[in-house]
Amino acid sequence: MSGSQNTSMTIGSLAKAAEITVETIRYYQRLGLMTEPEKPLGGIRRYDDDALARLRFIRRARWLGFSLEEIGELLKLEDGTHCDEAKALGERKLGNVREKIHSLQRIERVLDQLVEECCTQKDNVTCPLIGSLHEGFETDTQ
Amino acid sequence: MSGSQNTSMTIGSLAKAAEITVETIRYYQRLGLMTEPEKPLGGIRRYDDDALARLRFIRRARWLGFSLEEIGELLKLEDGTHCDEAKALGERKLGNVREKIHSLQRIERVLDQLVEECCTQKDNVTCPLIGSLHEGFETDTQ
DNA sequence: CTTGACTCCGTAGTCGACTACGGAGATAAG
DNA sequence: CTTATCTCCGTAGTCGACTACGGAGTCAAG
Repeated sequence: MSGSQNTSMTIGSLAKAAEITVETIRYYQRLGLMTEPEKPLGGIRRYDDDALARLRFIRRARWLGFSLEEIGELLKLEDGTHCDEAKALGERKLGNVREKIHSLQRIERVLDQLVEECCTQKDNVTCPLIGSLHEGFETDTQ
Repeated sequence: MSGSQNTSMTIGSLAKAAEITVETIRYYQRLGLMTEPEKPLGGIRRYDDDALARLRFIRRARWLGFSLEEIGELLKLEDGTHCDEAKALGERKLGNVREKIHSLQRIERVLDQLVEECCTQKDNVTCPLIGSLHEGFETDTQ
């Protein structure tokens, strides 16, 4: 058992910790990305660090351009459902992630070069930024 | 001179080439991400390969989680406006891009490991996917 | 035991990024 | 010359992801 049910929080402090709003958490719950913990009979729900970690993951993944639906798939992986299915999904996502990394690395190289050469411009009028991304890319819509 | 004004296209074929719709191109034009070429007096506008490259760049950057506004900034860089200002912007964006790369690499490592170990699970119930992204991240809202 | 801050829950509104629609003009094929 | 297929341009609608609101219940401090 490696669970961490410590530091019980209300939804308000959870939101503060994750730097999002209460409403957003509820929204994720409605979508099934977060589970609502049991309510102690006419009381107030309590959240643990796992919930916080999950929220942070969601935010970061969103920032990286994953949709909530895709994030749901990633999280399903985490939650260890059916194994072979998870594995296939994981492989697809992995390809997806690697593609993103490569694209970003291409942008990085060019951006770096651009900053480097910036005021040293000789006569190359067109910067290579756009040119850096000519390959087609995955869609992974599902 | 390194311009490439070849293969003149209508907006329709441009859209097809970029695998988006005509409406989307017009939308980008409205936002100033693409310039509308001159209309030859009651005629039809024509687009070149640069426009296509620009569109592909926009799509890929969107896929990587950049907003259209951010992409506009990236493109301003490309278009070589005021140099020192562009340099500062470039540096900010570069930091941004590197952050994304690192986040993705963390996801990559964990996803890879996950796929690897998948059906070989011993007793580690919680996968490390979420745990892999505990650091805070940049917002770069501007 | 009151008061103020918070939770709960449902519904409605906003914002960014498209996507659809429609009527008038252009152009290309037959 | 007709007809089908665009283009042009403006306005309106949709969708994903939040964000706001409001009234009733809960809890903790004083």
